This record gives sequence, structure tokens and C-alpha cells, in this order.
Amino acid sequence: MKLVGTAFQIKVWKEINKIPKGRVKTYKEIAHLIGKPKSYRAVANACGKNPYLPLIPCHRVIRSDGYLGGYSGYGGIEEKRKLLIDEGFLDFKKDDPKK
DNA sequence: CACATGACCTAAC
DNA sequence: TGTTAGGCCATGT
Repeated sequence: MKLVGTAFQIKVWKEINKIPKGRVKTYKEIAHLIGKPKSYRAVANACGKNPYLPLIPCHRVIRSDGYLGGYSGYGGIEEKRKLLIDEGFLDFKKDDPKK
């Protein structure tokens, strides 16, 4: 496959693509993996600008607080939540990490 | 080139 | 414990 975009986005998307099923990673973790721990903001941006939505599991990327954050897909954040639940990561239908 | 935006994070209040 | 304010980075206009 051929990813088209900035070098930064390519790194981010590749890292996200490495995330196994049933596992999630935080934006900060991704930023740290690409060597720019301070670029978590840009990482989230790259995910939002990600044109390979069905190709890259960007729905497996959540916030460090435990909240899902958001989703640029069709169903929006709800679809993301649904996907995570389907993968067995979330057992509850709310975005409450304490629960 | 300067300003504005966003699926964020941390520290304070 | 919940909310607010400031900071940080890559992109787009």
C-alpha cells in the first residue's frame, strides 16, 4: 500500500497500524514511539486527517485519560466506541474509565 | 510568513 | 473530584 502525506503522518499511521487487535494506545504513546513525545497534539491531528480510515485502526487510539476522544469516521465517536466494544476492549457503553 | 485549528496533556483552582 | 487555563506540535489558510 502507498501512504501519501507528510513524513510525520506516515510515521503516526504506521505506528497505529502496528497496534494489534484488542489492544489500544494513547496519543501520547504514539508520539513517544515516533520519537516526538511532545507531538501528541500533532498525532491526534494526523489521525483526524487520516484518509485511510478503513485501512488504519485509528479507532484504537484513545486519550491518556481513558476517554475515547473522537472519531472522524461515519458514525463519529459512537462508531469508535462500538468498534472498541466489538474488539472486546470496552465492556461498558459509556466512556467512563473508572467504571 | 503570521494566524487559526484540533480526535491532547499537565498543572492549578 | 470536576473544571479552567496555559502550553505544544504539525497543518492549512
